[in-house]
Amino acid sequence: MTSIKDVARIAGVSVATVSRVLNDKGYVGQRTREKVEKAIKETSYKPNEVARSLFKKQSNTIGLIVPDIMNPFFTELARAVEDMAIKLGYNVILCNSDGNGDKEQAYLDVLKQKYVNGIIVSSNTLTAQQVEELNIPVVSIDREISKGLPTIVVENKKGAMMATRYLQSKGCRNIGHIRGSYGVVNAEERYEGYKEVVANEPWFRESYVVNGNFDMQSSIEATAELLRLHPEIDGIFAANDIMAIGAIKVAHQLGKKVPEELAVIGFDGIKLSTVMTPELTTIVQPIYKLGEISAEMLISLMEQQPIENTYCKLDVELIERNST
Amino acid sequence: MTSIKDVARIAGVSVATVSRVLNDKGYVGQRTREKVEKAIKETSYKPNEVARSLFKKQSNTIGLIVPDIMNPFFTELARAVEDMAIKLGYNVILCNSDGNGDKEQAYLDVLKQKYVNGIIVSSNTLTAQQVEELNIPVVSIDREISKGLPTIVVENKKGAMMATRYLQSKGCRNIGHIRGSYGVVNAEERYEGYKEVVANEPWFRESYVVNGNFDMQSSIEATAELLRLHPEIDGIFAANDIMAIGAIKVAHQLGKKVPEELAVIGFDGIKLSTVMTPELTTIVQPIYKLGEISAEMLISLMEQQPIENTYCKLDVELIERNST
DNA sequence: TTGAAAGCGTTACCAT
DNA sequence: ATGGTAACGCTTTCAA
Repeated sequence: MTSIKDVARIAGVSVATVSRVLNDKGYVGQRTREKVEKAIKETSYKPNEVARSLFKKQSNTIGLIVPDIMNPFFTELARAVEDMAIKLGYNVILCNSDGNGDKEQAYLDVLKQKYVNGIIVSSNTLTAQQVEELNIPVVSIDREISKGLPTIVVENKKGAMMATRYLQSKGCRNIGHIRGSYGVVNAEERYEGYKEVVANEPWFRESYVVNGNFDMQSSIEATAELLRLHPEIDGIFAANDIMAIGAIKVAHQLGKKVPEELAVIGFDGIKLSTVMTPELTTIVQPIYKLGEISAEMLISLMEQQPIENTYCKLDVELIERNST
Repeated sequence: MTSIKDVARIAGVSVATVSRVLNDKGYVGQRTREKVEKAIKETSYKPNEVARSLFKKQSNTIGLIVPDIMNPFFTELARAVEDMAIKLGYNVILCNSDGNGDKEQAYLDVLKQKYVNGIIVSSNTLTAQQVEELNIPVVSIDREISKGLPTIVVENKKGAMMATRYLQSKGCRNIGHIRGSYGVVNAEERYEGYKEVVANEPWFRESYVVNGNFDMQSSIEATAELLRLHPEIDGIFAANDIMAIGAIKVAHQLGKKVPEELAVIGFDGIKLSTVMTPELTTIVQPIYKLGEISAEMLISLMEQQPIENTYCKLDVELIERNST
């Protein structure tokens, strides 16, 4: 690999001068600049990013910590983050934490050791203190870590209310809820939204809510239990699309027609929701947008650009398809 | 951030000694070692990876270049690679190339500048020369770049033959094929497998093959065209699962019952294929395994460990579900 | 067994 | 306008 010294030697100048033309900084004579550029081209020299990073204490890299990239929500998010990062001159290191706090901390540590400029994280276990100790920009996405930290989330409660009311408007009389994991902020918010709408209904009892852990398998079990306990249920609001799909599978197995006998609505708007039959009615989050905005915000923070707003709550939208 | 100098000062030794205990290399007195370890703990010192990388010319990082992480096949692959990489002490930089040769080269360049230890890549445009010029270990996955380069692929042709023969065994008399993009090795191989089985059938004509470009939208269009042209078709082999799902959607729209009137078989075995109704019969690749093996092989190469085999062709399996 | 110092490839300050 | 050089934080050789 050719280094800046080689270029300097070939161009007959000092390394300082080469560095100046490389970064377009400081005075360089026209004649000299040309010589240097020629040498760079000849050797197809590419600056060593590691040496640069060591000096600058920044590596032009950002870390992205998500629970699991296999979850389609995070897949799309990751894609958006990577796209925006590249566009603005950064690479991204991908980290799957499985929601495990120890893994998260371990990732934070190595990312810091690698001089990443900033980190985007989706976590429910991380504390504000852990984040602040890092002393590098962090934006929290999908799940709020603490007021005060830069955050991008969506209108979870509002979306949940929309979903539940929509089911009512479709004539559902008994509406169940498959909730997401306990302790996860957005699961709680969606549950609250549902609760607020149905709390005063005469039929409502807490047993209309079951835990689906945000994944398909748990949802299948939870739905089976829910429908066994409450065969009168004619509408289900699932806290995410994967769980909604699981619920529909169970309905099929039980011979319940969707949407005629059981209406199902999800939350997220993952691509998957349009490929199945029936296509899923759902509360759509602007997932890609979430990722883009989080990357933009993080990079603004990293580059110390003036930033209007460090807390961003995006709106959601009900898309009506064939499962309701 | 505390540096090795701080630790040395606190422990009352030289940085060289600290380095020795850090890396457990060279002689260090028992007493001294304890002092140093104490200082490390007190300051919760973490070595600076960038400085290390500069010296070592290696960054404990590998690059992963895929066309698009949104394709479920690559999602699972990425997850496997990341898991294995972490397990063996490496991080991974994620790169989405969109199959664009320029982006691929751009990624190769920055990865090299960042001193990644090695790269896993899935590409049809990259040449052996481009890869060799890098002078760092590269393993090619899912698509072969050139004999001689480390490669992990699956039995594409065999799988395609299995799929087509299976359709025959199910009583299909006229079998169409939705092929993957032209120029992509595995698309060609799967096409060849199909062709080999049906070439001598009296009904066979080239118009039984349409191009679905490996994505759902194209597949939907291609399938519609195929069924319009050949309404007699009662079996379809799609070169991947996404296209198979698209084909089933079209069948639904046309009122054709799957599998009664039209049997559909896919290729890949992505998770998605089990969540839909009907569940998809498909040729399952060991996707996660592919990712694991590629990471293992790459890292063996990087660490110059003795390596048995640099070309790995994994077997596939037909999983019968409800679409056939 | 330990320490001093060179070197990894840059950048930025200070001279000239 | 250009060059010399310290510094970034670490590892490793060479001496002691």
